[in-house]
Amino acid sequence: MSKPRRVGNETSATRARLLDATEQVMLAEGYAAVTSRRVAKETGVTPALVHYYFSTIDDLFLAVIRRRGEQSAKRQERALSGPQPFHALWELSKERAGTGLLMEFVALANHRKVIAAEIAEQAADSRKAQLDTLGDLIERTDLGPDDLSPEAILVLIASVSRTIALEESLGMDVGLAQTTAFIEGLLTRIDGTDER
Amino acid sequence: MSKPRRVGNETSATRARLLDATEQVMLAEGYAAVTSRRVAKETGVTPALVHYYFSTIDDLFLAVIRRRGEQSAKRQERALSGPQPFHALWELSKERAGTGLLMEFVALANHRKVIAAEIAEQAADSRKAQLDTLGDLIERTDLGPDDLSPEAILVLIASVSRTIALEESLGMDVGLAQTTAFIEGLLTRIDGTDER
DNA sequence: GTCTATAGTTCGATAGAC
DNA sequence: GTCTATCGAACTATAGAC
Repeated sequence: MSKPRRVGNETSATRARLLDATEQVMLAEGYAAVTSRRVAKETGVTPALVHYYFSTIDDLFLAVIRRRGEQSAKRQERALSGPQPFHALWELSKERAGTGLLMEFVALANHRKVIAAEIAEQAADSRKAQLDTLGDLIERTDLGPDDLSPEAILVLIASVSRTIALEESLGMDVGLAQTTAFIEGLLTRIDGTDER
Repeated sequence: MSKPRRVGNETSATRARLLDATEQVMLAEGYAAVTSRRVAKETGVTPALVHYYFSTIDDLFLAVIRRRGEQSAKRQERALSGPQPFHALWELSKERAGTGLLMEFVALANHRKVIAAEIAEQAADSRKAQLDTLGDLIERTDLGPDDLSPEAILVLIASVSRTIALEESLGMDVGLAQTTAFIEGLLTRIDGTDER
């Protein structure tokens, strides 16, 4: 309704460098360290240029989230279409959680509604895609006496991958190897050891 | 080595009110909103008084974490000594994760070493206590064909409780009920339905 | 597309009065 | 124990020159 006049092009190389710098600062020092001055300094430009591409800091965060979401969706699509989709999803989930960016965005989402909405939409879309592609595969597998629905397995993969990333980053290790073994056992029962 | 002269007493009622206000602000607007001015305003005192009790903002955060850690340890001890320790631990874990404070501290820990150290120590102590009290109980239960060690079960409880809290706060719901059913099925096989 | 300059805020932390 | 007053620094966002 009242966005100022000029806004930088979406395909600009400088814009991409600003997003890179934002991710880097967020990883190293947390979202609170992301300021127009700081991002400008990392990129080698002036603060005013940051505001030229992103009117507000929230716009900058949203752009980072959207870019990563697109990349992540493509990678997941590739993972799910391979010969061992569950193992691939597990590796991808651990990697996604491992960067630490996810936790920063979650914390950000706690008090910025636009960001919470964007993250929730991405996460829901991602799980929907997993379910569409993998749901049948799970139902065809005998998982023993457990109440393990396809949905539950996907939630377990997401949960445990995040916990492992978190606890490892804190230097904890009690139970992580055993939990990994349990999850990978499940995955192998569904994917098979080396089918296809 | 160079901390200024005067520091407020640990038993002060005002000090406790400052900690309360800090938690409240952190929950409502995130850790970045915690400033000496803001906490002072919520408490009805001046910013200088905040610095009288806590020389730096990090000291303030640490005090909040320590206070909650002590409360949490006591509650866990009580939960683990009851008739259905696993169900009690599960409920406690969901509640701990549900407040959102945990995620704020985790994000804070990403770039403040003293805070990361405090959180890691608390989490490790907590899991150690769980393992000491509950380890034997799990080993005496037949959990079927799964590679479910005592450690893994505790990690699953921690993981899933956090995920449920997170995803519910984002408005997601795919798979949460099914995953809860799976976890509670495990707990019941260990605790029994209504023993003792 | 990128810059200089700047107005208007807000913050951490301290000194010192009461 | 609590306050007033303050220094120095950092931040967002905009206007406007180049």
